[in-house]
Amino acid sequence: MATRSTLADQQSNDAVVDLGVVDGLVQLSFLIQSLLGRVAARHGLSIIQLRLLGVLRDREIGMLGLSRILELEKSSATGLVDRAERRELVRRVPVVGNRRAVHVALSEQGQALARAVHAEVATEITTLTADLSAPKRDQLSRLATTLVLGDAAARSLRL
Amino acid sequence: MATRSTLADQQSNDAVVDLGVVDGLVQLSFLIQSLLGRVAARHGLSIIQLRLLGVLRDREIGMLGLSRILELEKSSATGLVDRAERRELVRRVPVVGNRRAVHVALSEQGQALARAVHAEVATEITTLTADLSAPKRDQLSRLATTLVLGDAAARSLRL
DNA sequence: TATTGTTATACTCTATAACTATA
DNA sequence: TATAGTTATAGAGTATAACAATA
Repeated sequence: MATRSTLADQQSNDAVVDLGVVDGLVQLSFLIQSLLGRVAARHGLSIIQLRLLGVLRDREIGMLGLSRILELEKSSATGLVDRAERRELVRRVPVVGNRRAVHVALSEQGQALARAVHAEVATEITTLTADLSAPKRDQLSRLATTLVLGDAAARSLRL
Repeated sequence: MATRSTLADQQSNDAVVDLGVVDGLVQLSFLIQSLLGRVAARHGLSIIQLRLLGVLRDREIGMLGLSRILELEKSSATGLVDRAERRELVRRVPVVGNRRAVHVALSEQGQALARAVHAEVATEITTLTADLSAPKRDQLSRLATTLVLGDAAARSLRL
């Protein structure tokens, strides 16, 4: 896991120790989640509510689709949306032509909050990565993208 | 945030689109958390219980230290340890010379589970990153390490 | 019959406030 | 008084199972 550090492959990264890709990614994920948790808490939100706002930012979707994206049981999605609706962040809207389906959409308030939260997350992550050189930040961005898209592809094929 | 993709700075990464460092890191963190959640669920654990095992893997620690590391209120740590102790994964051990303090330590069973879980996580992340070339995997590892250690340093200074 | 969603129930996880006991 | 930890309470989040309504 951990890479033996040689001058040849070092390519100048300041880190003297290398956590390895396993612990590195795990710890990085907790770091980002902690950051998201802090931003969410500022607005009285949990991470899952933050995520709900993020998912609904660019689409309107049914309960079943929501539970698939958030990897929740549909009954959990019901409760999640109930609480968000109680706070007037989202609305259940009827679907024309299918009377048993509902779509969940952001309210005006929810849209504003989603925008604010996204901006704050962007600021914090920018700060977090501020010490990286531009090429390294781009490397990181591309590597993260590769993993995320690769996993999405693998998961669609297998399931 | 998103990087304009030019032939010059492309450095050959297969990703045609780049999520940008903000969305890339956020989505990557959810991907890793989802992976951790699947591994945890296999053993009837939650992510926080998984984390508890991970934290106690190489140290024995008091409730207050635990709550700082896990970013929980101390009362939340009490409940967490209560439930883990009920499942015989950890033990509260008295601290000699300080009768109001307790340390939390893994039981034999907890140690075995922590090892098993860590191995499974390693396997899954290895699979996840299997398509990366060795140099790219090393880049990723070093970049993750840089962010994690940098944040730890920044946070110790500020708090 | 299958699909979409909700309800009932029970448990985990979490925070706040108040408490005990020791330092 | 300050520190280490627990208890009481309330609410969010989650899963399982059973249900209702529509397709």
